[in-house]
Amino acid sequence: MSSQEAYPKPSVTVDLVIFTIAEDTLQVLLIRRGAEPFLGQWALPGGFVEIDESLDEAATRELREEVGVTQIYLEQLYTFGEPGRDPRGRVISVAYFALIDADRQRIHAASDAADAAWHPVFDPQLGARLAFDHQRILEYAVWRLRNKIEWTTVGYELLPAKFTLSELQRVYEIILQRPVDKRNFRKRILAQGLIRELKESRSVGAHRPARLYSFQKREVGDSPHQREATISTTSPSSRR
Amino acid sequence: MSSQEAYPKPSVTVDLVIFTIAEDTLQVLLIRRGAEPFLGQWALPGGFVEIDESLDEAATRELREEVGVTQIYLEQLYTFGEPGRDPRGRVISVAYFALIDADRQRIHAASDAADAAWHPVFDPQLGARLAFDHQRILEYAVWRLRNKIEWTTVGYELLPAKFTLSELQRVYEIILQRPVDKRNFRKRILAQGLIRELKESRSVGAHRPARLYSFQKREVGDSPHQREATISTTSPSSRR
DNA sequence: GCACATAGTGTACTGAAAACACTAAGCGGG
DNA sequence: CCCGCTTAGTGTTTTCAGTACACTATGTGC
Repeated sequence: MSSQEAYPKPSVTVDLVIFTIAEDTLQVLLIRRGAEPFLGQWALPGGFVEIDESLDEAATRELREEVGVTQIYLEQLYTFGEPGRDPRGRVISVAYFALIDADRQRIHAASDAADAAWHPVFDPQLGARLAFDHQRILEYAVWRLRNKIEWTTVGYELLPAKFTLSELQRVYEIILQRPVDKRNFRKRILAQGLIRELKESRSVGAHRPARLYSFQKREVGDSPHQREATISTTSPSSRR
Repeated sequence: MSSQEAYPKPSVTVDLVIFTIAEDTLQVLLIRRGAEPFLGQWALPGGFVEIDESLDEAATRELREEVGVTQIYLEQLYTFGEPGRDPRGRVISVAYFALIDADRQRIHAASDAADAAWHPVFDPQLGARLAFDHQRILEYAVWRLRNKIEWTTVGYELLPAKFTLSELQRVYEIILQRPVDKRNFRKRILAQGLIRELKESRSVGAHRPARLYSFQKREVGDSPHQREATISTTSPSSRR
């Protein structure tokens, strides 16, 4: 029962599925592999969990090192541990998913991630270009995002601090991949009472300017579901 | 990037939160610790992940070894990896939760689990008697079970093959810890069309006998949610 | 000042969930 | 054998949330 036995131990990594919305689509951050296996293919950013850091800390660190962002929405997704998923040996990977708003999505081209780039998630070719079992991880992350946007407030995490209702509606349409009724959408969002109408407007082109809103993480209801979406590093203890 | 570096690796275990319903309460299977740390306290069953088995396989194996059951509902819950959670060293634990129906809940008192016993989950004293961070894991499992019973069919996993609607209702009441309206409950359950009315009845005492029903895992709707609950070992790939 | 493109607004219908109370059936005891 | 006890079983009304659906408002650029 000792934790320092001599038998071979698996390695433990965190892999990050980092989403953003850009160019009117959902995009995921990928890093081109510069070594075998899967040389030249695209992979989710990730790395080993250090011996003295928690899983959340490892994910946060990778996020900082590879993308240069902090303080964004981050949530543990699932742990993948099939013996054959990494040809180099036994690697168990704790997958996280993160959301970056449009303001912070400039990739800082950090140290070990020079070849990082955003890729449209709904590109049907994308899956085949991914290394390891990363297609499966990505698919699961998309599934989770689609579910969560319906009963939590994660949608706001993809927008800057000030946004219009049309922009918010577009986030929902992009993620759900279906049109959303404008009037019903506005009614529902405003009924939640989670956004504040600002005094400013924003003009984009030769059109009527749109009112700006800001999101406030107000503690509403007693559902752990909703609280879950309003904290930046989600873990079971903080969900209650 | 090699998986066989020389730096110290964490150990990886699976811990199982195994629920059943007995004596009109939700119960969890615990094992009394026979060694330090936490000697004499109660812990979730679990064990190391072998180098050549998947996480699901490890959980299934522990279930077989420690409880003697196979083919029951099993789902990955969350991965806990705080550096200080096991005083013996760095241990990352992938928690699973499992449901055992009333028929199969006899514990087979297997090899390394002679001191296993069911404990009522809602006993307010229980948390303090648990080893490691198992209280937190248990709380999260209860939270997940409560959510899932509302929008999936996991409730049936806690009942034998043949059951009455009153028994099913009682399962909901025990897990949700609140009374459920009989007429609305029956209407809702029957409207789902997932259970078959049998020709048999069952008499318990000096009362009117109740009609027996059986659950059929019919593929309904296109929601991955619902499918999720009908397969015995849940993993992201099978959820789609 | 008018054409254009996006912003913004209300009502009627539909379906699901919730509240709510009585009758039916079998058994056991007197 | 019948009466009392206990659990099984059944419908209707109300309420609320979600959905369908089309026109007016406003600022810019030509």
